Order: sequence, then structure tokens, then C-alpha cells
Amino acid sequence: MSAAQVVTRFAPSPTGYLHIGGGRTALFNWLYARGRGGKFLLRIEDTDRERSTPEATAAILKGLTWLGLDWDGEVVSQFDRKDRHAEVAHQMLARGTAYKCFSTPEEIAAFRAEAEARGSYAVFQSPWRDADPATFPDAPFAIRMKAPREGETLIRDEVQGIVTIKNETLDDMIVLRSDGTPTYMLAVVVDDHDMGVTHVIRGDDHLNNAARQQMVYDAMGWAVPVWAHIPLIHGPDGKKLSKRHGATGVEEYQAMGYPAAGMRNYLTRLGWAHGDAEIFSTDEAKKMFNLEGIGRAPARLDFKKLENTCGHHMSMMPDAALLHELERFLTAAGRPTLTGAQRDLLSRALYCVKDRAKTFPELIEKAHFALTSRPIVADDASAKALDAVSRGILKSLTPRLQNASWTKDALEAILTDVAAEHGMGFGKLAQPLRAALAGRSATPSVYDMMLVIGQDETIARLEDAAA
RNA sequence: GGCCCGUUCGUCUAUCGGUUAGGACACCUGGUUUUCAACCAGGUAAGAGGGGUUCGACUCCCCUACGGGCUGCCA
Repeated sequence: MSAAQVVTRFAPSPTGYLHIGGGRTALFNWLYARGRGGKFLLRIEDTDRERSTPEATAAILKGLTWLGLDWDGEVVSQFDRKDRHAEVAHQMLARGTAYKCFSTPEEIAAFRAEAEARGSYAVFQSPWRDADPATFPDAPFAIRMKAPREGETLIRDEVQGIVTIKNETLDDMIVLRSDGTPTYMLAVVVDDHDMGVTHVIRGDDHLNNAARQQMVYDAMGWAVPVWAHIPLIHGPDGKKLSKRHGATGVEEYQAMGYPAAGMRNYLTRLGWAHGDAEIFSTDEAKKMFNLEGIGRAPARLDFKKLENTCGHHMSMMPDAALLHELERFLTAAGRPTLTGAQRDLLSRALYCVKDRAKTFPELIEKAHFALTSRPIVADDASAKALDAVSRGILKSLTPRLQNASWTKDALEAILTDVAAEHGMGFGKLAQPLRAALAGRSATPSVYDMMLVIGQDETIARLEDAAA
């Protein structure tokens, strides 16, 4: 690995499904690395044993996989590295950049309660910071970082610019708990360093943390990575995205039937721009994506635009890939899978339905004529078109179809002819045909439907409807 | 409370001191049409408020308002 190689990572906590915001963070990291021949690593921050679950880890991996974000190497478990974290904490102790703190959680809580009662909000300053080791009690201790108390720490952030934080506002954070386990602030730095992470792209809720983490890098003499703190995603009302906004997990978007490519495109454009580029492939996104294009303000989720973007990708997708993803959608959504016959017919029908759909449920609805089988049950809207007059016309149509050559031109000639004979426009004839062939009022072109299902099936369906 | 970040059409955004402030989604009007989707033409719509700096500010600085984040022996 060359020193110049870009290494990014996504480091979620396994406490639930993959949040849509986390999905976008992962996407940004992935695009940045993949567009530069770099590596994209995955680390599960499972040091909080109370809240971490294997199910959540599995859900996150599943969400990333659906989004098409592949990672390099093995997934790193932060918890598995706890010995290494403790080792670094003790190195800091040896270097004098950290110290043993014997203050108990109760004492600290009391200090905070008292400060709050006074209306002040001073940070906790451990009395053990400069204590004489001879006075150390025989008791459990936490290891605290000896953070500078004066001056300021500068974060050079690719998105936020230069952020200055006064050191006096930061306390001596604990790096190793009194039970010997590492805290997040220590673990994240040690892991990022050991994994060779060069660019930390994450939510801006970590912006303040970056200052404290940078102190750890400095304390260990390690190179500080490039920081890029991106704004969070908000709900349509501008408030922090929460359950009451509806879908917050990427798995929910899969179940709603959005194609992953469209999801990637939409998420890439959410909070990032490159001139007027709107619709682009993932390969194009990899080439274009950069840190300069990331906005500083939180972006709101807009389902209308998501759908529009997905519609473009739906029609751009090759049939084979579309069919494959459709089947995965059916499984994810808990819908019945396709029979062999349905799959054959659907793959023949895709060319005339994929331009008309934005999501998989829409695609399925538009392709209903190919997925259903006789007898065709007309829904309420289309049934209205099957009145006595229409049925008579359909009846008179079938003999002429018996002898037709089954091409679009020939069918068009016959149908326009029949419409003319009855003194009606073709549109008037198309509605009962839709009802007979698909049982729906919104369908692909009647010619396309006839070509897809074939001559025998077409005639059979018309005879059923005319009966 | 303190500290940090943010604020351009309804939404996503372009603009990196000089533009009739551009594009996309959505919406409205007209056209096309075989329903839906799409497509074509056009339209409505924005620099939070107030001070500066400057010949000139959306752009730089300050204040206010609003939104968000951090302020844990959570991550």
C-alpha cells in the first residue's frame, strides 16, 4: 500500500438497522475511496456491550450490501481490539500524556450536580491530574488524557473549514475506564490509525469530538487524518430525522421498492453537488465525487425527487439486472416470488414497462398483464370499459386476429380499422382492450401487451371478456 | 448556560466580489397522446433580519433570530 493511497472507513454502532443518514455517510466514504483507487473499510463500533447486538451488525451489513457498497478486507470489530486500545492507553500513561484518575463516577456526578445547582457549567477537572503517585490509593482508576488546558485546537476540516475550539472547554476525557475497557474517543483514534485511515468522513455530530481525538493523535505522535464532517439528513419538515417521519432505515427503502442505483444517485446528490449534474451512473459518481462539493447545511429528504431519480434509473437499467433486483425486492418485501412462467413473460415485457415505473411495486403493477393469468379479473376502473357495446366489438375483433400476422404494424392496421368501422377513435377502443388483456386501465401500449403475451393468449383473453 | 456548526426558489442545489441569481424535483399553463409514465414549450418561485467593509456584496466581517450538534467511565 502506497503512502498516498486513500483509505476511508464507515464505522457504525450496531444498535439498530442502518440509518439512512449512515447509509449516505457510508456512500460518501465509498465513493471517495473507490473513485481514487483507495480502500473502503468497515468497522463495527461495538464497545458498548449493553446496546450492541449481532442482529444489528447483520442488518447493517445487509443494508450496505443492498446499497451496493462493498468493503475491503474483513469487518473489524472494535470490541475485539480492546487489548490494543488498553495498550495505547498505557503508552500514553508512560509518555505522560495521560494520568491515573481515582475519582469515582459518584464523585464526578456529585460535582456536576453541584455545579448545575450553582448555575455554572464548569468542566470536570480531576484532582489527580498532577497528583503525587505516592498518594495513589489502592483502588480502581480510570486513565484520563492530559489535555492542554490553555490555547486552542484547530480542526482543518474539508467541509467545515478551519474550526477553532478552545482547549479550556474540553475536559480530560477518559480513555480507559476503571474496568479496563476503552472509551470510544480512544478506540476510534487507535483503530483509525492502525487501519491506516487517511480520510475520516462522518456526521458533523462528531465535529467537536474531532478536537479531542486530534489530541490523542498528537499525544501518540500519529499523523492526523483529513477530516470531513458532513451535515446530518433531516426530515421533510427540517427537523432531525426520526421515526415519525416514516422510513429511517435503508432496509425500509428497499422494501418500498426503490432501485439501489436510484437510491445511490439520490443520496449522492443529497448534500453534495457537482455543477448541474443530477442523473448519473455510479461509475460517473465515483469519478465526480469530491469533498469540495459537500454542502455545509443539513439536507431534507424529498421523496418526490427520490422517486423521480429512481424512475430514471429504472429505465436505464439493463433488463437482466432489473429482473434480478426485482426478485430480490420481492423477497425483501415478503411478496410471493415469481414462477418460471412469470419470469419468462416478465423479462419479455420489461422493455415496455420499465420506462413507466419509478419503483418496483409500480413496475409490477404496470406489468400485471404479463404476471397474471386467465381468467383476467378486471379491477373496478377498467371494468367500466367493458360494457355491452365494447364486448360486442371485442367479439367481432377476434376472428380478424386469428388470421393476423403477429407484428405491431399488422395489429395496428387491424385495430385502427376496427375502430374506424365503429366510428370511434382508437383511444375509445383501447380501454376495453386494456380491461380484457390486463384487467387494468393503466397499462403499456395495447400492441406491446399483445406482442408480449402472444396471439393465442390474446385471443383467449378477448373471448373471455366478450363472453 | 457554555462552546461549535449552519441559513439561496416549497425541496435538493449552482454561484467561490460585478450574473436578467442558473439547473433539477415539485407545482401551474399549453402541446403531443392509446390509459399510465414519459416527452416538448412556457410559467410561478430564493439570497432569514440588521449593521458594517468595498466603487460594487448571496459571496468578506459583526450582531440578532431560527435550526442543529457537543457539553458521559455512550458511540
